Amino acid sequence: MDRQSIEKKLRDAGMRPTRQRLSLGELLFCHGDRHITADQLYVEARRAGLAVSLATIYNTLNQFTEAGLLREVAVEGQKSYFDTNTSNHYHYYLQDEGKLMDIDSKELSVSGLPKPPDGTKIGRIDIIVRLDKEAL
Amino acid sequence: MDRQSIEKKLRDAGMRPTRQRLSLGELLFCHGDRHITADQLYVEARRAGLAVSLATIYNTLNQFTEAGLLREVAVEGQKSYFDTNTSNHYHYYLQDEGKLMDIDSKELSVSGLPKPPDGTKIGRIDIIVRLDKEAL
DNA sequence: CTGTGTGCAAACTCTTTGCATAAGT
DNA sequence: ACTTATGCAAAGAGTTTGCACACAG
Repeated sequence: MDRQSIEKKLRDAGMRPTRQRLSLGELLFCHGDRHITADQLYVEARRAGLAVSLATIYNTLNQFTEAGLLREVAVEGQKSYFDTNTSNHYHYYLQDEGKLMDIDSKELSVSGLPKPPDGTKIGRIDIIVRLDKEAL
Repeated sequence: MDRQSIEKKLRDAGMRPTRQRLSLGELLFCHGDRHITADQLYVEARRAGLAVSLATIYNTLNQFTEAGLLREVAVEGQKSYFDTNTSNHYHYYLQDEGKLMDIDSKELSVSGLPKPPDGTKIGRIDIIVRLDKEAL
């Protein structure tokens, strides 16, 4: 994914391709699937020489999420992770390191799900497999 | 579950059965399975005439969770839910109302889960089925 | 030019902590 | 008495918002 495609991505989503959005998009979408917090992205952006404020990081991540370019994953209390893989998939969460990873399996499925209550429909199913360090 | 059993529950967990812990325990454990935030419990406690501070609510919920009397569920960004049902089960989350519910099904299961990465073992599997209001 | 986006700081929400007082054993 | 809990207020993390300035179309 190059800068061109990102510009198109943004336009398609109705966002103006500003300097910051292009650069953040590049960091997010040009390095495979990523799971990142606002804070991590902020550090990474500054390190890459991009003059961007934390507020803009948040605004941008939220806009990307609304536009369906990102998916937000809640793992615990405070911080949110943003996942660049928006397709249907599930996660491992390494509790000791606070690291989120995709579960690499197409076979994983849920069975026996009852019909949702009246007047509601299933929006999304989130699965988080919490991993602990194994005692050796 | 009566006040007696709660006192025992607390002692067994190595906690002194103080006024606040007993009363909060009563609110939590004497009304079936509950999914409640610290804030909600605070309001409920004050309404019930219990003089308790929000800090104590948090301390108590965290202690109960550590002792295995409660289970913490992360659904989105900021607030944490505490679930009085500590057995293995999954949740519906009504996004519009911010309401968490147990999924009433023993048949629900996950299949095709790959072996976790080396050096780790599965601690817990959280499943949240997010429900939207159905368009009629 | 016109309107949207950005930076900064301040506000806000949820949660934790420090310290003096109160309560449990 | 001795020790642990509690209340309060203040601090802390993560996130959002308001407003003036800057940039894209």
